[in-house]
Amino acid sequence: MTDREHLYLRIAVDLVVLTVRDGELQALAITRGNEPFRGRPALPGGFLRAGEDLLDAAVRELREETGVDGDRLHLEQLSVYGAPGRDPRGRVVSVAFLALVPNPPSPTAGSDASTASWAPVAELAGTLAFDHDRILADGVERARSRLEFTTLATAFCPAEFTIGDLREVYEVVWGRRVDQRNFSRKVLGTPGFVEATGGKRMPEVGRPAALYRSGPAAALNPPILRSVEPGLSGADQGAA
Amino acid sequence: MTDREHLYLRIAVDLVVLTVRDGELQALAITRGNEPFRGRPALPGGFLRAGEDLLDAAVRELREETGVDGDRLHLEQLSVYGAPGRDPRGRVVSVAFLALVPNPPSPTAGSDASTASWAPVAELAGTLAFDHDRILADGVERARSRLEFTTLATAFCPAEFTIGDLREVYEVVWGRRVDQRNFSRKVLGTPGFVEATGGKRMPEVGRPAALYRSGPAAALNPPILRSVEPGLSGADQGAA
DNA sequence: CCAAAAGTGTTAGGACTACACCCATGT
DNA sequence: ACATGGGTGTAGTCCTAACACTTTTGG
Repeated sequence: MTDREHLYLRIAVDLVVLTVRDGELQALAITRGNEPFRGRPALPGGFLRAGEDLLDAAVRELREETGVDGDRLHLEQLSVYGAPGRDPRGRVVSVAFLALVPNPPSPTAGSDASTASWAPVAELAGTLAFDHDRILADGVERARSRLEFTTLATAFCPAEFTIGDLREVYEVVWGRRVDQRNFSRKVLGTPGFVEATGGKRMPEVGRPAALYRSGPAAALNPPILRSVEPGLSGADQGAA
Repeated sequence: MTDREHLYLRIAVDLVVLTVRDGELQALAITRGNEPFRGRPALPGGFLRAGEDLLDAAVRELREETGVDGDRLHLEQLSVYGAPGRDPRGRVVSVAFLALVPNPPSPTAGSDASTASWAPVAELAGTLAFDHDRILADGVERARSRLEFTTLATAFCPAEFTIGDLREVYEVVWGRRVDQRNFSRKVLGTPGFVEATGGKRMPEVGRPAALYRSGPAAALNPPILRSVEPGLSGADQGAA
């Protein structure tokens, strides 16, 4: 308990930034320009600065390294990773954050020195530097769980979206088919999940879809459970 | 991004140690012997040491400061607290852990220099040093949530327990009445939640209760939801 | 009129709530 | 026998999965 036993170290803030693009769950990754793990993909992140709160550091890194910014963004603490050997440069404890952002937030826009780019989570898995594979997996699992119990799926959508857009988020994040008809009822029947804007979106062909914006409700009770694991049937042709 | 911007700081590990005693949810607290907050209650904890993993540090602190030890113990990471001004002595980032331990694990036994003692959560709330009120509240909420979705209620019980013991855990942690009859069915009908030991416990008067031990199942599907907020009715006299 | 996507109706089944009721044991 | 707590049966209700079907638009 004497002071010399105390360890001084650096805190890293690492980001799992998820979005739905091209029908896939994608994450932001940088390519490391320095050793260790030079040339390998890694999660965007950086070190905590003096006088800076953890969440502020996450917001700063998000803007600096990825150009993602603004209000339509969900950012939450994920977990802490502090195994002694996780960073070859020395003792670094990493606080991971999970960010959920709308579809085309800015593929790599904003910052120029940045090498951050979107890649499908399925491709990144197993390739990341440090213990970032584990962090990414934890972030994806957290996102999947959030969709069950909260209205956070709207964080993946732009300011105005259709029920179909929202359903696509569920299908992509969960990797499961979601019944369109039951989903409509569930979402529209949950007070405060979404609010109609009154507008409509005209598809190339087909009935126009009503537009909605995110509502004030945060928790989802009852939840939308993803229930059974595989579930890839979903064949159902309407008029016989 | 130059090295001098990097902040070196200390990591504290703080513990929310919960148990069910005397029909109340209680937590371990120490009385601070030094400034700041001298004489005030606080969560047990200490600083991370060189070469030590976060979980190992939590286990060590738990043993050193509280005498709690051994296998019948659940320990999980809770959250990180790193606001710049949270510790008057300087920048300290705290990683909080949640521990759930059986009823009389050792009120303050094991260590002698320790001042850790059990106190009802309701009494501690609002009195703790630093930002520990917040940490305690987060830990309690996590525990309540764990009881809904996992079999962790058994972590509050000794190696052998009755369904009634387990139900008491739910009632105390949630602060809600739980129907004894439906609870039995739910627990016994969930494969792997508990396993019968074959033994029985004889109460002073009344039918003996079968003894169980914790089973292999971890997740609870479907969950046991605490549903509505207040819910303090529960009047129900058996034979009319 | 046809294709395509949005949205509504309906039904069977699972799970929970709320209770009545039976069971096992010491006094 | 009786009090006391353990455990089972059962009906109503809510929610959901599954799927038929209607609506709304552009070609």
